[in-house]
Amino acid sequence: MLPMKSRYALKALVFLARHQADGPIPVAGIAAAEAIPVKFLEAILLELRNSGILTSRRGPTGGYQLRVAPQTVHLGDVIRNLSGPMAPLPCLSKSAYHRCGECVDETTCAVRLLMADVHAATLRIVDGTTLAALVARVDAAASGEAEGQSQRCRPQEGPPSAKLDFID
Amino acid sequence: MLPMKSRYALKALVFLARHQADGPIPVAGIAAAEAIPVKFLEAILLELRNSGILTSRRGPTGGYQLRVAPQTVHLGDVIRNLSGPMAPLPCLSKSAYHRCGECVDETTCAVRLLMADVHAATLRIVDGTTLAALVARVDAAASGEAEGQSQRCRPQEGPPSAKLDFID
DNA sequence: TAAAATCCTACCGTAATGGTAGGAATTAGG
DNA sequence: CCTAATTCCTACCATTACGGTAGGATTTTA
Ligand code: FES
Ligand code: FES
Repeated sequence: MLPMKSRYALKALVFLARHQADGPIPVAGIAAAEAIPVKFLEAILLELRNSGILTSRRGPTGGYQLRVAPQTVHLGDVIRNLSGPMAPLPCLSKSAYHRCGECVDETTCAVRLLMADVHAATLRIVDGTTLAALVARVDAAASGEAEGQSQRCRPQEGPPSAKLDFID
Repeated sequence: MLPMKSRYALKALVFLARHQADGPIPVAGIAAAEAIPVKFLEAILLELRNSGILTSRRGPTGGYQLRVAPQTVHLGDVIRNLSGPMAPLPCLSKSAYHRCGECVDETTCAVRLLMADVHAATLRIVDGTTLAALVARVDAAASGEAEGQSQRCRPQEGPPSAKLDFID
């Protein structure tokens, strides 16, 4: 499960990307628009600022603003900054690697072989998607409500396995 | 993070797939071979049996055994049975779906649009891989230690993004 | 009948999650 | 210079999930 912290952050960032022109936006405004607990969002945006993605200004007319262009914000970095590494195994994280005590040989570990693929696929998506791209996809989804499969959502047809559509 | 429960389960299943011919194998044997806490593994194998993947026999000469062919065991089902649905968002799980209270419109939710891709990619891997295939990959990794990229591990080259190799 | 195994229930310490409370520091406008 | 709006910072807290452990009941073979 993607933690609330990251979900709220993504929503806030999309919102900020949309209102880039409107100058700094106060936490309360974003929280109201996106139905996020104010004090919690406050803490989140602060972290986002400390990690360099946002700028802030205090006092009246203050608020938060994107520091960099949405095209340069990789969503994976956002998630990582707030919720830590997302590797499904300690031995698969580059930033927080540590050995799996129980595994004798890392190169022939079945669990690792399987999850390495999962992790790679995840990274390709979250790090390959920028904030700008995400905003674009939301727009596409909002307008093209009736069309078939927009953009990259196509299942990428592998061997058709009957059950795959009915579980999780 | 993939829970220990699932990691242990996968290891045990690979072990059992290897020793299919040797008749029922006691928990203690697997636990020793794979460095898994005995009582914990006991509970895991019991669950695996109750979900139909394993057979058990009690008393001396008893133990656990695969009930079905390794080719028919989808790894995704194993993980789900032990650790619940793996959808990164409640609104993405088919088996345990429930609305994300805070999100107004599900079809234009940015978080959902992003994570749907992640989830789909994950499912394609874990449900597309059988126990037999995993055993085969372990064997391949064990023998072909020096060769380049065995089987499906290839990065599937998308747009080369310099940083992707240095994080998580 | 003794030993080896599965089966079952209950418990338990630790850490992460998803917040809340309260206030200090900064800044704009009057 | 005063007030109100805002960010900033620290501390706390309730609930849950995780990773097991303990102890024994039941079944089966030899
Ligand atoms: S799970 Fe990390 S090495 Fe086996
Ligand atoms: S995250 Fe589920 S609908 Fe927005």
